[in-house]
Amino acid sequence: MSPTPEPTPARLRAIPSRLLAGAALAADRLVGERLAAEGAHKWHFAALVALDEAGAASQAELSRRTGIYRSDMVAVLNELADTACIRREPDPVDRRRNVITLTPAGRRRLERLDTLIADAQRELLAPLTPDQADELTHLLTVLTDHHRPPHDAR
Amino acid sequence: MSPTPEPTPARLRAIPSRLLAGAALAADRLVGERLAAEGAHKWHFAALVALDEAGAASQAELSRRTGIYRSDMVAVLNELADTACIRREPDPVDRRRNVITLTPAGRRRLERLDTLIADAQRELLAPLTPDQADELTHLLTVLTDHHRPPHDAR
DNA sequence: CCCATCTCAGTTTTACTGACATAA
DNA sequence: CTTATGTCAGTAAAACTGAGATGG
Repeated sequence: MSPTPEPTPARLRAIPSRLLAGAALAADRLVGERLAAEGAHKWHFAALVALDEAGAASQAELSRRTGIYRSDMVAVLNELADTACIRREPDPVDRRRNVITLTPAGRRRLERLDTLIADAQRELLAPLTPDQADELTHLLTVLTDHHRPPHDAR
Repeated sequence: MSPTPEPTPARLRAIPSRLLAGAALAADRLVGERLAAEGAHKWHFAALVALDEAGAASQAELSRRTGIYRSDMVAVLNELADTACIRREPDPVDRRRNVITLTPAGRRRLERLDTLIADAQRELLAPLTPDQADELTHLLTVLTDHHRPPHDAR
């Protein structure tokens, strides 16, 4: 005799921006849980990848590569330095800058986080066929490339 | 002689959870800007749609329909009541509840917000073909249906 | 003088939690 | 006695802003 709990209206469920918000939330939750199991955050991963992919860089340069604001990058690098994943040394050429270098421990850390991230992506995309997952990735790439973020990364 | 600003590493750009976060951010920004031009929020729209689609309801019922937490619903309904878009009356049948009813002004408001939302969706999906937009919506629906939110809506 | 870098402190927004009074 | 409802207060994380100190 319950008054029939009405489901979410179709008109709301069909709105792409709402779907994106929901999917992004679920995705971030999955990734966050996996990384939290190792005491890591997604920014740690992003910074480590950026260092591994394109080599040592200043903090501002890392901000631009990862999309992390350079004001937030400070804390991320503090934590990575505390666990000896990176070294942070003054740049002799431009003394405003720090040169951030990936350490061997950082590279091992990255490998570990890489598998955690990959696991999370697999779980996220589990309800899709491989073709669908590829298509989704492609469509999202087109969207995000078109609507580029403000991305001062100040 | 700028040191060639390195782009975001391909390994980061290819990660679905990152793409989802970026696309959701852009989408929310678009929707937010459009609605802000009329002094509205996306929750106002969601609540109005839920009322229009399934009829008058209690606040808790509206929470379940929209995904807005019932603690946050209070403020949303306060604002909608301030602009006479809804009426909020005690339920004679169950005196814990309020019966929320859409007013004619609320219906007009909804019509206006509806076109703003539609505009934002069109702009969001502009870089895609109609077929691609449909496919994206479908894939996102599968994803969000599979990974259902905690959604106590308390 | 202007601009970039690193840092810190702070705001805003969103999702979410806890608790309380009332009533079924 | 347990549960649902409306309400309020408050937390946590993320994105973002402003400004100060140092240096190019």
